[in-house]
Amino acid sequence: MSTKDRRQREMAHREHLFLKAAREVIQQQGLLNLQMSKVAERCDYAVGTLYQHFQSKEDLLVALAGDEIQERVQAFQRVRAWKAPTRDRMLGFAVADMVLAQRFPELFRLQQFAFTEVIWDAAPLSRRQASMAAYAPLRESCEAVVDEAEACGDLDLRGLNKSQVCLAPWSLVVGMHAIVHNEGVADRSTSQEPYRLLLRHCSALLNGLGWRPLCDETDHAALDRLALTVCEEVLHEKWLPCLACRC
Amino acid sequence: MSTKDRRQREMAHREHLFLKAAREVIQQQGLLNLQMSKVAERCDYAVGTLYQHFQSKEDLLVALAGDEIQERVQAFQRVRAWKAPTRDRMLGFAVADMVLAQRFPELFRLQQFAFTEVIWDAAPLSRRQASMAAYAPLRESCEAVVDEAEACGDLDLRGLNKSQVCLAPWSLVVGMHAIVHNEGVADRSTSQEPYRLLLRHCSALLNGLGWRPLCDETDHAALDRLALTVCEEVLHEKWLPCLACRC
DNA sequence: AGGGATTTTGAATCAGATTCAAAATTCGGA
DNA sequence: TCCGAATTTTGAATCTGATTCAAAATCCCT
Repeated sequence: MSTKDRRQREMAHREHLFLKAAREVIQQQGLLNLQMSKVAERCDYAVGTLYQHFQSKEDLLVALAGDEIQERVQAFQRVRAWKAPTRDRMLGFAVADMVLAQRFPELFRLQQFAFTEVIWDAAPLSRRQASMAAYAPLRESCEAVVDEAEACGDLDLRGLNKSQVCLAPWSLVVGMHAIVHNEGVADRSTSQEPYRLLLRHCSALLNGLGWRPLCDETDHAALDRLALTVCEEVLHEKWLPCLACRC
Repeated sequence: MSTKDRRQREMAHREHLFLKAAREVIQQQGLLNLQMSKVAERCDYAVGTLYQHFQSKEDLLVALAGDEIQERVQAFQRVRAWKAPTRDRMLGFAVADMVLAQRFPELFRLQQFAFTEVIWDAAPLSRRQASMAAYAPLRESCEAVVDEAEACGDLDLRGLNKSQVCLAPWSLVVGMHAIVHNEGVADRSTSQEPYRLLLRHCSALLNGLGWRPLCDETDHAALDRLALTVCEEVLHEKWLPCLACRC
């Protein structure tokens, strides 16, 4: 039945509209000022229609977090497919993450918020599952590189599974984001260049995990070169000089 | 003027009352159901009185996060003063963190929430500063151990300052919390024992940072022994068998 | 074109945070 | 001890913004 199909398509299209509008409101006015009525109005729909798509504000937030992931998924897939040593690619994930965090800081904070118990638990199960599913490819990309690394002898898993290995750099990245975004926890004077530092620590961690070739993580120049390469050649993003600092 | 003093004291006392009540509401009914009126009622005060202490709900939340830190500060100070190699103490911080996270999971989530842009930015500056200040001793404890490690030759800073070094394990811990608390990001089957894994990764990270004596991070028995020791002898906490799993 | 089904609308409702004028209490002095 | 000014407490009223739902509009099929 083609009528139904069209409806379906229109529905999907409008859902996109709403998500885009919500994103815009957040970017322009901050997460703090996101209101359901603003989102609806911006699309020239009534609030009620918005509620046809999202059961609640929390639902919308979680949907947004899941949707926003897609860009990251693509970036991660590029890194995964990059012709480079497994170790560089693993670091590349961190670079990708930080580049995107830099480009869409508001949306990055949104994520932090959406994963908060208060929001997450208030969203309907189906939505949570959908958002979780949207995350899966990220993990897959990471795990694929771990697999390769093991296969080509760059890495011994030493009793862990690939997923557990991934958790290490992943935690480091997530933690660093959380800390940096709350400017102050690590005081400003302390780490002027948190992301450069993150890369260095990641490198140290990979050394600790025995990921060959072991590198000198104090070689800033090499890390900067890697970041630049990933950014421009793999992600095709403009290099943000800011990446090195916190401006 | 002693009248004023008394007032001051009463004020402080009541602030504690309110904070305690808020904590209880959160533990019993979840962060989701925290309402200003409930907190006031539980203390037999009118809402207006509560608002004499906290400008807004966000203010209360941030205050709570700052207050809740104290327990952690004490734990960290114990670990810092523990007679053990610097490396063990650094891992000890992670153990302390996870023990407390296990004991007060609700309050741990509160923290995550309070540091969210939406909440944090809505709290008055003075409160944010106070909460930040409450965190400072945590950092100091960590940094003190780094200092000692450097002094006794366990660690070369290799161009970093102590604060930057601390950021590495700290990020790992924060990130792991964030991931584990959102059960699902790392799928359940993947890491049955996230905290044991965390400790192993921390150990690997310290190896990567060149923190002597370098250890075999795959030696589970040793890590478990360390965790148990920190828990019982340093923190005087009962050992929670659950710590090793995710029940 | 007609009329039942579906969708959209937005004013009304509801929840809960926040305010503030009135009531209560405290305080210092007579 | 009593009085009136100053301070504090109170909680009903207000306000904000999410959510609902009955009516209006639109769609779809015959």
